[in-house]
Amino acid sequence: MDQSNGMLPKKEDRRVRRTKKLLTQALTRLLQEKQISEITVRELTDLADMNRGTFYLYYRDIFDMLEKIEDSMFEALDDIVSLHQNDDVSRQAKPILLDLFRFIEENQEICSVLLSPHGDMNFLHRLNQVVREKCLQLWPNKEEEKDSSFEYHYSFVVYGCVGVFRAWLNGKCQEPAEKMAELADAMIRRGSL
Amino acid sequence: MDQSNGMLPKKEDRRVRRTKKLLTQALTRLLQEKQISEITVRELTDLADMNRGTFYLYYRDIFDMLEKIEDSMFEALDDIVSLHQNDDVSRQAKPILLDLFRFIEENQEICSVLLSPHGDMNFLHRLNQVVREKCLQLWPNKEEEKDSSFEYHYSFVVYGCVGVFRAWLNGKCQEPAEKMAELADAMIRRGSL
DNA sequence: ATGTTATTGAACATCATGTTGACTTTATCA
DNA sequence: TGATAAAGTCAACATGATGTTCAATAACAT
Repeated sequence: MDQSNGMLPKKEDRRVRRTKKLLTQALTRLLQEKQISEITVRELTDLADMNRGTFYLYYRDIFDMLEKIEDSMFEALDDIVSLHQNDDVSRQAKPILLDLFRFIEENQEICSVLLSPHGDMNFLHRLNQVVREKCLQLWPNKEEEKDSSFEYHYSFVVYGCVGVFRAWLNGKCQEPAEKMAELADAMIRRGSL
Repeated sequence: MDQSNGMLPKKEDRRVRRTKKLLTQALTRLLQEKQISEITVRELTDLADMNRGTFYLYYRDIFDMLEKIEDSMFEALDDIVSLHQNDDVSRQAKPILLDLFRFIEENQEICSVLLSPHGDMNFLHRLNQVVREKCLQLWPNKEEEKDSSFEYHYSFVVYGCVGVFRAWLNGKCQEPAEKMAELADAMIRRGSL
């Protein structure tokens, strides 16, 4: 999960990295306390201890900034998904789930904020779409299962897992990622009762 | 799902009902297009065709307004949950699920918006808490199941159902509520694979 | 050391906000 | 129906955030 906006061939200036990092830290901290819409550019740059104008060198507004942060999250998530391209998820979902739980653990602060009450619904929907596309890639053959209930099944699983992520983050990721992956896999496969 | 802010003994003035209804319609419509934070009081009252000052007679700001709308949603949800107090959800979840799907169908616009990319994470969390309390009431005895995985199970189910709600609303609630309740019940009970 | 680039600080017009007061319209209830 | 209370309108105001600018300074890369 790098903070850069794209895959620039040349690495960014050290000052730019510093600026974006400070802004991201400040935003993460503010989002723990209030809605994104209540956050002003002024208080963000004050907290990051920099000039207000500097913010506008990189972001159009605070929503644009959050979106760019989410972009870098999805780049990292895409990498994880790519590693498990050949997994037969319908038999074994644990491996990819384990990597996901580990990723979340490594990025607790920002993940916690994105899924918090002050978080972003759009993030959930982008997540849902990513999984949807992956599922369609993995099971392009099963024509008989392509009834409408397909949409409901993956939505149920994706959002269900998000719920588990939330609960896990809420408890500061106490349980080991391995145990969580096993639990999630069991609920997907055998239900929750 | 009434629009009143509380349990006022006296019914509100007709003008007040009209004003709040117009504002709610305008907000619902605007939330289909943009984030709540991008909505100004001016454009809201312009769309509702009323004076800007009138808004401030009832709401502190637009977030306050959304919160009050959500409050009335939860009142309606509480009523539904109360009707199923004696249900043994672990055996039969269909009845309460059916009522929930019907409620969503009857309030498509606002539900669709609340769960959309422009929706509200806080709404999900309030929903999660409501279900959590109900679950704790219903199974106060099963001590052996009160390990940490309890938190994960109901979170999985609640968020999973939200995902199904989302998908259903996305397709304009084509499938009958009965079928959806059955499907959701099956996924909760027997998993999604 | 030098040229380049990022950051600063100040200034600016613009717009949304939240509140006020006098005025008009509408609802309620006797 | 008509009196009275309440809701809504309109205009105005101070305040503060916004987004942009420009010259000056600081930090960087080589």
